[in-house]
Amino acid sequence: MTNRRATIADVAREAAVSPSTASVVFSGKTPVSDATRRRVLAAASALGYVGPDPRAASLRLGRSGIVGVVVGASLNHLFLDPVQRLMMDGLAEAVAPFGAGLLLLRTHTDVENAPTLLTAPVDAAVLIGCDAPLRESLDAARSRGLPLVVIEGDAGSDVPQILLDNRDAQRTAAQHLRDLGHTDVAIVTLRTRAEITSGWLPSDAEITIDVTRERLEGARDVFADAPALATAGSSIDEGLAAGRVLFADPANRPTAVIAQSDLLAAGVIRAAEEAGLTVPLDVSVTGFDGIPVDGLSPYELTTLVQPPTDKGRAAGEAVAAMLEGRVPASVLLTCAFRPGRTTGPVPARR
Amino acid sequence: MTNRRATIADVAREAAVSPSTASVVFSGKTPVSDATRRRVLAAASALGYVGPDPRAASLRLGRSGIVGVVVGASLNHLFLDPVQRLMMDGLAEAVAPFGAGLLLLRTHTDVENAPTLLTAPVDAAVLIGCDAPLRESLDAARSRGLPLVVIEGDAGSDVPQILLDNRDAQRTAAQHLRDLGHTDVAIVTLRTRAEITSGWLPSDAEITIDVTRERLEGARDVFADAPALATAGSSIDEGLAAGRVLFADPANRPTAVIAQSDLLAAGVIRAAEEAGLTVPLDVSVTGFDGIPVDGLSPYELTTLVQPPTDKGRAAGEAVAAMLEGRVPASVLLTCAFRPGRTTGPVPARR
DNA sequence: TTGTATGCGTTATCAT
DNA sequence: ATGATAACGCATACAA
Repeated sequence: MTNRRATIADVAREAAVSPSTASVVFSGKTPVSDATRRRVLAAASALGYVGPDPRAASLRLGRSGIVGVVVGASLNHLFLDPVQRLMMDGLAEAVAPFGAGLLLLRTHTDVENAPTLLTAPVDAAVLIGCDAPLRESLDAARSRGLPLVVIEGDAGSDVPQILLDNRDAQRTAAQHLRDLGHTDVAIVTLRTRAEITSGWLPSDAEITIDVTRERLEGARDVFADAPALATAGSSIDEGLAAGRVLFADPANRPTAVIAQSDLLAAGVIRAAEEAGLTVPLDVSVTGFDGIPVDGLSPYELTTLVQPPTDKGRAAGEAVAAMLEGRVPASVLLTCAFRPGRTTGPVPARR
Repeated sequence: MTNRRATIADVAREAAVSPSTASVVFSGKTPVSDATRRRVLAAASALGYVGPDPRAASLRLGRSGIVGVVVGASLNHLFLDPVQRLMMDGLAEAVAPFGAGLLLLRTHTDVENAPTLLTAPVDAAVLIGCDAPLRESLDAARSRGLPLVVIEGDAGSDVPQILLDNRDAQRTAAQHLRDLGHTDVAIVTLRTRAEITSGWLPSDAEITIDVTRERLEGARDVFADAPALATAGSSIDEGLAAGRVLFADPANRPTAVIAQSDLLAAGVIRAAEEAGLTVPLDVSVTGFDGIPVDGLSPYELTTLVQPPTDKGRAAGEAVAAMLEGRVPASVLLTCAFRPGRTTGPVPARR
């Protein structure tokens, strides 16, 4: 027994055909007579050859079938958010028909030798979000000339973007609250910058994370002076913590809360319950995302429904387009306002 | 302007050195004089060469730095579970020092042409769980001679396994309930088979998912006849649905519930609240996993704490060992019982 | 329909 | 410390 794996040359020899013929049997790019095909396949299975070596094929074809997805924080953190999970599903689905899969890469890791866009055999890169640490990956992709797509972040005009009408959508929700008579409104925001900094937001706070800034602008378009409380990210527990702050002083609490995500809204609602408040009788709460929140039932959140899977799919299609040499389109996806049962009229004066 | 990307040969020519010398400047495998190194680097930057082409390097080295992770269902579904998220983080962390990253692959997808273990340039494969659909990936990995690790599933004695003492741990929790005097106990299980089938479990039900079967055995070691209600998977909402069933009849409800995951337990607790029951006064609930459940506070779950990150890390180390030609170890990780505030003595007779 | 020849971009070996 | 050369395994252009 040899311990070297069989190559297509071995198969060809065994089948008494040329390497190119054997190759064609596997790739199907050229017609092959049935007889030879059978011979080649028989030889292959005799030698335990299961198909071309992907590594050699990638070099030859100039394509590895791998799309690098650069995520900022830990997977645990990223995938806590259902929006991201669905987005990744859409992305995977859209590149799969091209034989491509997703390689997870992290921007910042203290591990020596960790794989990056510079060292991994990727055909294209997808960046999620676009705060400072991602900048590095952006440069890497550019210097290697990799097709690049950015999701909810601005990387310059040459990179296709997959955007959401965050500001318009959030304004719609705010307007809904105003229509219900609310004037005393608080905003609970997503993370505002790469570093974790939660707490009351100064009115001139610099917000480097686009989605947070845009949604805040939408809310402020209607409630210009609404106080905003920043969280460390989209989770129920962060929303709970924020809600506790908002409802701490019974004499001085908002009648409505605009949360920048459904998870945050779920936490705010929980905090309201804790404080003995009924939603929406005592306080109205709006979310953002419109995804099913595990554990939120029986509430039906008033929220903005975004299409996370479509977002991923759009990114995937942009990648696919670039891989085929077509010109990818930037996409602006829109959110739909979905009234639920967590908003209502302003309660009678306390 | 040429539109072909520069290769290391171009760099070598520009720097007036041999290709091998230029290569060594980037790999650092052999000493190079400072002067030539500088010349090469200068030439590289002049030509916009940012390092060896990973595709060519993979062929030459026989290593792509990619570990295929085969997940069964959608990413959304998989990553709903915090245990899986943390596990993946551990896995990524453990292979990163070897320059390796994780490529997500799905077992069953109806997409034509989707990447698989047979077509993707992976150095090794990690299978998560091991029900029927994974079998296929297992064969693929075997036929390509890929190093293979299975997490919480049995793939035969030649494959290193990363296991948890599910049965022992669950027995400990059950014993805890028995010690508190409970005899009327119900079990809420994880998914029992690849297909989704929830509902009361016949006593002779065939359970193909190992973790579910093992935990059930542990519970049955103490409460041999406890009724078991199967769910479609680990989520708060599934637990909520199960809890509603359990607590539907006030005259005939269990005094304790053994949930096979913390998420399920969280849902059961929510159902108890809904039914007007107080935990642990009216009903005790145990979980399994010991991870922070977003949205469960302020409860402190009585649960079994498993080390999900270690589990991933162990898998990653086994992979790394195999890549280096060392003999990987199977690992049996143990869970620790952590009493919380969701279990208590049997309530006075109703 | 089949075969021949070549190159994809590297890196390891060996000699200098 | 540096250079010449071969090989990694495959897929294609082109000839037959």
